[in-house]
Amino acid sequence: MSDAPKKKPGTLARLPRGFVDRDAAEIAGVNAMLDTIRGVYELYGFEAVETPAIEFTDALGKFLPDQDRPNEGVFSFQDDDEQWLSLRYDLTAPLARYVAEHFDALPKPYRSYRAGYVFRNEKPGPGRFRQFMQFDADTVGSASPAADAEICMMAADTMEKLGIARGDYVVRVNNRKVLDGVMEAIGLGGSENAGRRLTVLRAIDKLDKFGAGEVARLLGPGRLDESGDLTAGADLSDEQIGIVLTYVNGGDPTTVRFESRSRVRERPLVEVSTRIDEGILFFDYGNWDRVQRLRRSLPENEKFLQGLEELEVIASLSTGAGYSPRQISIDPSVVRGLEYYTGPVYEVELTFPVTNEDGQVVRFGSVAGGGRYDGLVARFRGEEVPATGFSIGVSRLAAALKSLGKLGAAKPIGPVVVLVMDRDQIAEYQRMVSDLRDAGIRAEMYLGASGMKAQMKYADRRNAPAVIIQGSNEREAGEVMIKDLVAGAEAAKTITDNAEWRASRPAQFAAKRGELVAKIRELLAGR
RNA sequence: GCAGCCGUAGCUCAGUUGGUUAGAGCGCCAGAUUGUGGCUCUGGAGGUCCCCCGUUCAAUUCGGGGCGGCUGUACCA
Repeated sequence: MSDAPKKKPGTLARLPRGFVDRDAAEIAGVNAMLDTIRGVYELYGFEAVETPAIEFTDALGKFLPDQDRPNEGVFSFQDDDEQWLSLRYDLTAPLARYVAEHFDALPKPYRSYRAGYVFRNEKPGPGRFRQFMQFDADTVGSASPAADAEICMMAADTMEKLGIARGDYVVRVNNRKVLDGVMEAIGLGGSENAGRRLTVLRAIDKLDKFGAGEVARLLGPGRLDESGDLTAGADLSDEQIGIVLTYVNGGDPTTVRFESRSRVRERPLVEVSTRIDEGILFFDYGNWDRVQRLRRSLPENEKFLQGLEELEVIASLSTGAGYSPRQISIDPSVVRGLEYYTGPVYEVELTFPVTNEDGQVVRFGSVAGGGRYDGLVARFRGEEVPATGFSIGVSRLAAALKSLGKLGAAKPIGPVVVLVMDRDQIAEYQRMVSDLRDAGIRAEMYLGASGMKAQMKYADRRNAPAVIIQGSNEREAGEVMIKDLVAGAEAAKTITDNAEWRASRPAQFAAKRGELVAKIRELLAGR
């Protein structure tokens, strides 16, 4: 005997966490955004390229050390020949594979861009998903800092083309060689110190979040978080901490301030000026001055100076091209991607405050970033191939644009809906739909057997600009009734009385059947 | 990964000191209105009270475990 029938089917309609569906409005908004970005990149001479979502795991370089299993953060599976395949987790590693595979056929330097979904198998959070879109641009085959400068300028142009005002974003630039020089200066050079170096870099990276005081703890004994957990520190001496903090402060030991940088940044950036604030003298330098200042802080360190030379090139090129330090800013506290970057690194940060649903003021922070990775292609070819590139987090940026009102959150205009008044006339209704479609007008016949009221509600919900009504009265007169839903909604706002509402027929008019297309076109043109 | 909070209708949430039939608002469907979107009124549909185990005569309620969500922290190619 079977059990009583279950009320619900066994399969739950649900999505794994970290994945989202996208509706028509969001797709339209993001597509417009992608078009804008693409336009800027094309203008800079970058060309499109696309690679698949799946690669051999070893091509992505993500096997766990000393194991034959892929990194757990990567979605991986075995092909029927038992080779490991993975979903790409960024667009850079696949590009390196592409360039290595087609090296001889590509022009050098090779400028390319592409957009696509990437996948990360890790805990999602607000604004963090397991599938999300990136938009990358890379220049392969040029070791010149000019290539890095070009990408920084392109990043700035992109933000402004997307409607983000100057001053609401900043492209912050640093150089891994400079950071490496600082590590050497505090005695953390050499491979035996790789672990502590990482701790120090991570601490510097937290400057944004915690401020210099907490960073000092992370550089020293460690830091207690809210729950009382201790985050282990780098165990540096006070002297070493002083060197690091002086460095991230731009090389000026007299204005080291142990406070949250988000507060500091609220002060307007002024080019080469001084000001007195809370009794302390502040300097802010143009990019070139910042580099000179830094240069004096560790004058003996070769790697440090070499990195600064590259930053100086970027500073003078961007200044020469008319970009101010408000747009492209040399900033010694930028760390970024701890693994494969070898030279200039940069990130785009949004600086305007946003009030979230809970009424809290938050910042979007970094929405794009990148840097030079001269070693990535070498994994495939043996020889080093210089490359630099950067990546926009499309979903994050889209959320930011939405809060600025720069991303069309409006529901897309729906099709003209032809109501079905008499079931035996659907051939004629279908004919009207075809006429409209032939004229390039989105249109559909109502599908279903509901009453007229339900059909109107449907049209309303579809955001239809108009409905077409033909009952027996209109048919006998050889006419159709065209109702302008947008104008009708407008007119209805003044009607409060039910009888009046029912009696009135706002914003609708009769037209000869033969003039249907022309009248609809006219109506739509008025939008 | 670690810590804290949370899980009742499509949504936002009440409620049950463990006891017949678990509620509201919004939303949805229908009618009032031969063929007109809103408002109003009336009616209707919709729930394994997250899952499993335990305690109990009895668990949506108490305990344990799991799963899921949120927040902080860690990590982030």
